[in-house]
Amino acid sequence: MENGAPRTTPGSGTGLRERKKERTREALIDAALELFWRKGYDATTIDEIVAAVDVSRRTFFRYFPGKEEVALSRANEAERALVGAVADRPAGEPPVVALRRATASVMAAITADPELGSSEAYVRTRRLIEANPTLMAASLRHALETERLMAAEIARREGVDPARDLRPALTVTCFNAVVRVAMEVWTDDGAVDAQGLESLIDEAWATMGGLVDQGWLSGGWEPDAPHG
Amino acid sequence: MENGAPRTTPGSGTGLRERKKERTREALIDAALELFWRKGYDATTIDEIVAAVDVSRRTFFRYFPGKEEVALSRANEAERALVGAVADRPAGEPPVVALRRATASVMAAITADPELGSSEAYVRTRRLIEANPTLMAASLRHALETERLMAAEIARREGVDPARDLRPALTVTCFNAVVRVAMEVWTDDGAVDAQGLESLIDEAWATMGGLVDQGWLSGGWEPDAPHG
DNA sequence: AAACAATATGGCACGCTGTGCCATATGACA
DNA sequence: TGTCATATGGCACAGCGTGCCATATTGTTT
Repeated sequence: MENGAPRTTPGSGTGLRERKKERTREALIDAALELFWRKGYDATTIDEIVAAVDVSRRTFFRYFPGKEEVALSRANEAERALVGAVADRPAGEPPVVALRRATASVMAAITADPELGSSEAYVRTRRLIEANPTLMAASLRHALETERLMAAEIARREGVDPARDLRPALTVTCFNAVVRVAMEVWTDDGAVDAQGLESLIDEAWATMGGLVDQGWLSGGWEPDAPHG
Repeated sequence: MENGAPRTTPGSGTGLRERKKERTREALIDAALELFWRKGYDATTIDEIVAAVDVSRRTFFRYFPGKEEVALSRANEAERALVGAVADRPAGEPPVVALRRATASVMAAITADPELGSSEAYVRTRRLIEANPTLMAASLRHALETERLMAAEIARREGVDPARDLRPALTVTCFNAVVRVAMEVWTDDGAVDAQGLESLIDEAWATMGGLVDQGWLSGGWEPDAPHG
């Protein structure tokens, strides 16, 4: 037995340990979101969360690096799923098409799956994030990280070097910008359902198309008076 | 004397109080940045900052709402100046032109003015922000707030209702996205000087123009299989 | 100049977050 | 059952941010 590696398969197994961990993790998220929705994010302490799940405070920090992460865990799962969904799109599909279809499929999955936060839970979490500057900041940071992963994925699909070619990053960042604008309007309008958000994304994208047609990009962009 | 208002003019005066406050504020920023650059953001405590300026810890929190804000104060000033610069552009100028020229003018001002953080200080602060997840998150949140102000300013210039028309928000958010991509490349390349950043912004914008010409936006975006 | 009002500062106590450390409990496996 | 790996609990501690009140400093009035 000169093998120093652990004898138990560390990941992915269906052992009792793994299942238990998954359950406590979900319980922590559920309890935290419930408290956040009821009392507000700032008014909720970690002690209250762990008391609801009957877990020590120290254990909480073994599952989540901080209070923000438990609030954003659902949204982060969705973002990771989005990157995976783009990777699963057929190879020939142009970047924006793959992004749009992947977004639609992930949103449909969220709406359908009651497990990973139903449509209603998604909306409430969205409101929670936008109501708290701290959560908003963390959310934007995660979105930026996802943008990088997504740009790398687009670069891989298109067979270009992401370090030299700006196009993947520009495509992803602008696509996200449009989605974000649509989301703002969506939540301001009451965030009725996912269908409404889809329509708003399409509307926003169409509006940008109209802007481009009117010379939005090139108009007046010639090298006239380069330095104010 | 039934007047309940304060007898001293509260704001903008050149009184001793105002000058003193401004001096301590600047001293706090300088001391904080110096420590952040030397020891790193997380490793420096607020106690060290206030010790360098010989001010109580409690006073620090009367000048800045938190540790992040003192690190981002310079960047925030630049962003507010950018909104002002757009407002100062001639009325007839199209949105993107006004944004581009205003950006150039603010960057020139930063490079020239040794007071509000010279070009070198700007680069070092930029690196500091990008090295710290917390600062990055707060910076993105401030950028989002500035985006809203900027969109309102563009809407005012164009005479449209910002609540109903998506175009101002889309224009601003995409412009910022392009600038951000250029900035990433800039800092990764060593962030030599402001001139280099200007070229990168132009290059990024030109790249986006090329993408649009190749049907980046409309290509494949017709209503085919709308929901995955 | 002197008294007074307005405000800035200092100091203290307190709660909350996040982390290192070690003892203990629990599941995994031969 | 015995042994190992790992998950958990329970401290202690440092840092951040805030409320509160006493004190000091500045500006105004008489």
